[in-house]
Amino acid sequence: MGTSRVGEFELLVLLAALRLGPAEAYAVPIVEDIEVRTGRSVRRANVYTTLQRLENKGLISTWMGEPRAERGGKARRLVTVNPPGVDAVKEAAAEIRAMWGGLETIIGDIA
Amino acid sequence: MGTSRVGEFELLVLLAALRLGPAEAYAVPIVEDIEVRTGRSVRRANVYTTLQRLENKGLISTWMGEPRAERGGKARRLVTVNPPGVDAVKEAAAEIRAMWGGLETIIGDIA
DNA sequence: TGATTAAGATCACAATGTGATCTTAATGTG
DNA sequence: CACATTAAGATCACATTGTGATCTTAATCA
Repeated sequence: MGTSRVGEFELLVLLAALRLGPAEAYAVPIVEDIEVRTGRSVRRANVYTTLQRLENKGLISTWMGEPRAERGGKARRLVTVNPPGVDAVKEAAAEIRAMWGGLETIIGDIA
Repeated sequence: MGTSRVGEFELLVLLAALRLGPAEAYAVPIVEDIEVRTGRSVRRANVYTTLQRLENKGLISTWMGEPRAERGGKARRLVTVNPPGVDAVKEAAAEIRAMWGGLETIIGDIA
């Protein structure tokens, strides 16, 4: 069995979770990270769906944090990326880089 | 109307078509390009399906080439990437780069 | 007690990915 | 000439992933 392949949005969620780290990665900041960086609009619901699917594949683990003494301070579902999840990210990166090779001159400034 | 968003495999097909150029881009070498670069195995049928979907979205145009005087020299369906297709590729690139920002230190060597 | 806030969850449907299977049109060969 | 071989195209069904609508829950505030 090779590494799991992840879809486009699944990859974005994995990357956001890695950046935020286990103490800060839960749906709300994941949404924000993706929105701010990519400029696209993301629904929380989509992140939950995706988190469930990633967890089913064993690429992440989640658990409920402690409730906080703030208005609306409901327990958060926190996320860590498991080693197979990191592998999937690395593989996606390798694929993307391989496919981009030599295209800069064809497409021009890809920024 | 923003730029069309493309899926993961759609992006690979667009990139292969750009690399090959209008004279050489048809299903067989597209399959080969993706296989060689990414190491994954690709069915021709999947490329046809994807080409149809990309054409429906106006991201590529296709037309039948001339038959060739070789064994099995059937006419090829040749592909060019239209300007909106190039835009979609650029946008995908920008998104990927934005999401990768700062992760090198977290993930380590992503090669 | 009711309002407000932050967060979690489910569902259905749309879009995309993938394998199985088949057809077509060209040349080669006994 | 009939059949084999080869390169290529095409369709279909089903699996996986993406997305919006809608709802619930648990906390504090007024």
